[in-house]
Amino acid sequence: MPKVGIRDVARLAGVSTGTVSRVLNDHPSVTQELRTRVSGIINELGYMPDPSARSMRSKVSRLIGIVIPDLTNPFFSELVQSAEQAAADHGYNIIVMTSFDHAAKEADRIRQLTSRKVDGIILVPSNDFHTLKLPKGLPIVVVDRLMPGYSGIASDHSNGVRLGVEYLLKLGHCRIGFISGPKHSVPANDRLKGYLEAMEHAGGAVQKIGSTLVAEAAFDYESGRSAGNYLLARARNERPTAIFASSDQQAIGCMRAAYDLGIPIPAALSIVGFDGIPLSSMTIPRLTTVKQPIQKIAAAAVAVLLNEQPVPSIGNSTLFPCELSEGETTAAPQPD
Amino acid sequence: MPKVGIRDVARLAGVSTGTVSRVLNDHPSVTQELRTRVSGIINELGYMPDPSARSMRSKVSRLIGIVIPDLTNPFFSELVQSAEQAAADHGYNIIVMTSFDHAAKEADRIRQLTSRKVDGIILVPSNDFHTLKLPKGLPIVVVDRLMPGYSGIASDHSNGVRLGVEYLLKLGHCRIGFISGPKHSVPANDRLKGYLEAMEHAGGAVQKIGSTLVAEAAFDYESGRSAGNYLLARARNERPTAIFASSDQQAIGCMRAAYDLGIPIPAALSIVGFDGIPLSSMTIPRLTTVKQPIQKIAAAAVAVLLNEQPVPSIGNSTLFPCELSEGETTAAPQPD
DNA sequence: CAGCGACAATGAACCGTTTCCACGTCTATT
DNA sequence: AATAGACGTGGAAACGGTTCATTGTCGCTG
Repeated sequence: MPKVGIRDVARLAGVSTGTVSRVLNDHPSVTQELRTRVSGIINELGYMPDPSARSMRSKVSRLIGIVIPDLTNPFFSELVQSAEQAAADHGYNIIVMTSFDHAAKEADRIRQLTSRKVDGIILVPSNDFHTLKLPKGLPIVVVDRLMPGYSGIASDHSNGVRLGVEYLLKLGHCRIGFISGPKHSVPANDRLKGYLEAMEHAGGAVQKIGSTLVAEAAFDYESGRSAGNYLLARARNERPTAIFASSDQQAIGCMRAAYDLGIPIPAALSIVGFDGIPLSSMTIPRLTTVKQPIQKIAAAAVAVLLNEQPVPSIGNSTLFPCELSEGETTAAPQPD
Repeated sequence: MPKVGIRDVARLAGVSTGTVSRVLNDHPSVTQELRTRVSGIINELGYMPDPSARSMRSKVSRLIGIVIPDLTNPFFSELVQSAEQAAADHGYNIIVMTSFDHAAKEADRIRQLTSRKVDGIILVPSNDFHTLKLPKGLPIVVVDRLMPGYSGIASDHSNGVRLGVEYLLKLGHCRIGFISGPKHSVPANDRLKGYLEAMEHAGGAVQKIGSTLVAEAAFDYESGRSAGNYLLARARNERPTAIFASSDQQAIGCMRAAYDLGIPIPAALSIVGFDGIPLSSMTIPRLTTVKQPIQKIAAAAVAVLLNEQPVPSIGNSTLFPCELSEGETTAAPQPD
């Protein structure tokens, strides 16, 4: 099976290779008639241009790199999947890489992608991104974990949390605990900010206790569990009647903690999570959570890289609103 | 910033481009002395060979495609992540694609990868793979869902299930229900086979009821739930005292069903899942499950594509053993 | 000591596109 | 009618590596 090249197409169509190339790239300066004739031959021969040759000359690889801390995290896997879809719609493909939240590995991956001549990178930075120097000259869009000094795309974490906390307030809760993310994580701090603002805004009795009910934890299940244990290990009339967790995994860990302590959900404790991962609708009972618009974020990131949307200016990032998804882990508080 | 090319390196090192190329590719016929000198210059200049140019001439892209039905499925996302790691160890990168279990999309993705000149493809076929023609001349390794007629790599589903069922038998269960996967799915049938064999092997009273306690379902959570409802909706002395589910998601759905019916786990019902996804250790109570060696599978698949391992001969696939992971959803049955 | 093979290194051809420039034709302008 | 510009196409250079045939050097052998 001799592989067919652009010259074969040109010969059979009786045109020059340049013309075939122009047809291939939808260059406007080709007669309609020629265009159809050439495309005909192309289909007939099943000709597919060699991407290496193409990219070597044109400096365009139609490849997008995406670097995330952990593909096992459902939030990121959904992000990757959505990005893949969006990219495919434009004839682009995705190279995935996992940094395992390890700065050195992350830098290495970015270097690899750079040398691969990808057309752009979607980056969810590791938590210690401070050491990270992004290469110039290559479009990079930072997603989810915004880096100060760089612009990016994320959901509006702080307002999202406020949404959830206000929901709890409206149900009548006063002692609302908060499981925060890692101290140095940007989105974690945004979420904490949302909580503190909502509590402050509520004023009165609520306000005073706000800051005493915050537990810091990693975003994972196990950390959520111990944070939950910490928050719930006090006298009944002092412990929170509701807990807002900064991630769904934390929330689920916290549910586990409550279960182990014999605290019924939602009768004696309301729980709200954050993220809206598929898992959140599979728990028993179903988790109330604040949902991030992952698909929108992914699509926007791809659009930016393909120059369909302007790159958000430095320090001026694009934020998408979150949405409250009511489950079965929330109810009005019991009287003390 | 003028980009440095191989000629620059050659000039500065006082050698020909051919020599630099051979240094780059660890070709043996270069003096040790020259090799070190050239590598020195390479590092000094920060030279990185252009992969397009490279692959155009050499026909090697150092790219591996991986096509899976759904990246949101934790089993597959872990598979991809493991494959990425294994590939990176060899200087290869991964292009991910999602088929959404849609045969046409799948064929299209494979075509895309072929035209991208990837060095190999890791494929988890969609469920209706019968219409699928794999391109010749491109190494493809089929993973997890083996295709009759093609060889591949997977875990030993049937023996894995047997492991779980035998565990239940040893606990004293007789009426063991089974939630099967989709009828046309190869691994689903392998798992069913494992169940039937284990039941048959148990003999006696157990044997007779075996086949009456099988419910067919998709692999997802919701299907597991309705299958659970179906199996449990009978008189107490007729309903199963244990259920083996063909996926963890099914198992969790089934837990939900039991919960809704007021059947305590594991007191009145033992449940065992299959897959060993991270989620399985987060349920309340923790799910007992049969764990697939995902990392081994991924590493083996990559090794095959890189010609480090022989391609398993047609019809003679490589199977990795599974492992039982004891959780809290299993116990001895209550007397009727 | 001549001849030969093995080995290192060179230099140019080559991979398959895109892109640039030149050329001929056709229309619009003066 | 002559000239300018616009337009469509052909032809060849260019992209940045790898590979292959070739040349030049050794060390060995007969």
